[in-house]
Amino acid sequence: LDDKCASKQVTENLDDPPNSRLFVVTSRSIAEDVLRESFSVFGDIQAVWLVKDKQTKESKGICYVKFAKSSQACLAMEEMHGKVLVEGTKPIKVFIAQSRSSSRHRDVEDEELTRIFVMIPKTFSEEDLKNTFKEYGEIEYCVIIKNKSTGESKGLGYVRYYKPSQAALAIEKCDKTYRAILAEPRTKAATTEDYSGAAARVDYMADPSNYQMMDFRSGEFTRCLMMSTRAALTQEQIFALFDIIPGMEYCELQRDAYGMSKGHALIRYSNLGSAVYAKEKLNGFEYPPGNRLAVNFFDDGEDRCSPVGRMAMQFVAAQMMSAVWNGPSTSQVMKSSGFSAVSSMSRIQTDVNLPPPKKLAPPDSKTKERLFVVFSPSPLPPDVLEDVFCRFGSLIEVHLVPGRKVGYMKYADKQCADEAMSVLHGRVVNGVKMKVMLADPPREESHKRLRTY
DNA sequence: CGACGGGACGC
DNA sequence: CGACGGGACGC
Repeated sequence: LDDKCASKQVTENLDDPPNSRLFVVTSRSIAEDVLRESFSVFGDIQAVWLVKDKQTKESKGICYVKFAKSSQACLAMEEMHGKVLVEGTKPIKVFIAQSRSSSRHRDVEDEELTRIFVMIPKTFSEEDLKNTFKEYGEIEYCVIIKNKSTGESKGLGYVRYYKPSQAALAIEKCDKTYRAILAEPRTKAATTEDYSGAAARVDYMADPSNYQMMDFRSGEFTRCLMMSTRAALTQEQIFALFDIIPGMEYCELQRDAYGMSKGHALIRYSNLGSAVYAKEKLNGFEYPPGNRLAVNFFDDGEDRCSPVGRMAMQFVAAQMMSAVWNGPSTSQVMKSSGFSAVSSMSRIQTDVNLPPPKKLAPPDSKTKERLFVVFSPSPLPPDVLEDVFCRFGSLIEVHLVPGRKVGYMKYADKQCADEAMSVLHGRVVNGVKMKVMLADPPREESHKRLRTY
């Protein structure tokens, strides 16, 4: 071989086998070894290439990860999309890389990766087809191409899976006589689907076998979820989608300073079970079709769960999976499991863009600042207030004055309190307008000892 | 005779 | 928004 041939082979290997290379968008601060490490559990990595600026050698936040098999790359994509690799950095985006010969820069969509085209005996029914290919993953539908007039099979069929990794696995592992390949996407115009149909489609993900693969490696379960999307979704669409699971109490698209969507939304449920369930149901869900949502637990510093608690949660979530879609028994299961998913529907609706919740300061913290809050027309419940006022950090306690429409918020840090005041003063939460002011120093009613607030 | 190899969706 | 380097077999 001459050198031209050798280099050409290297280039060709990037797409051999097809769809075995990932295109990863990361924060610029993420190092190559961090990426290699986090992707290595999904298969045999043949190469990792972090794209750097030619002059500065700084990462451009783009990385390519080459796997030996397409199924490995697809699985890594499905599992890693939307994950936060280093605390404080943006969730990563993961796609199958465009083949190097392709000039397209459009993302490769799941639509193009989940349907296979196979050759089958003419005697095969669609049921036979399904039974043959279900061992590689849950099938959305099968169709056999038939003669339009006689109705006889042409010996060709399509199998649509829910996940790219399943289609890739089928192509890799099924009998070669089926000649399985990825199907070319249907010609356009046929793909329109009413987004409101999403609710009806969610239940197809109620697959216990998927559930077994629940992710125990990456972090704890929390009531808070982070959803990442590439498509421009509205607040209303996201709200409607996550509201399918009972117990949603907060849902907001994250916006930047210019009010543009950053492709992320924070969702919080009133209980861990609902959040676990929502993550299982909606992570990887295509909404709109072709746009894969990434849903992950968001570590907001609250509601951490011990390993023992996780096992309990798995059990509970499994119960909910079977229960939620099966009607009347639902609420009973939730009650008997100790979760009040349905009862606590205290969503927070407000005209202010709230940061995510933060951990409370320890109860014995020294109070450095108090806020005085006046409610109109009536005070908000303490749990709602805690949720709202904790988001600026160091909140120690919410104190409502019984019988009055006022309360005090104790903070362990002055700056946090000031931030809360500046953001929340004059704002409306759940229809209640709030005046937020610095509290007057407490009255010295006793000379025996100093008040501890 | 019957191996080989081929291959596309009612918008 | 976020798309493609560096290195060099063996005659």
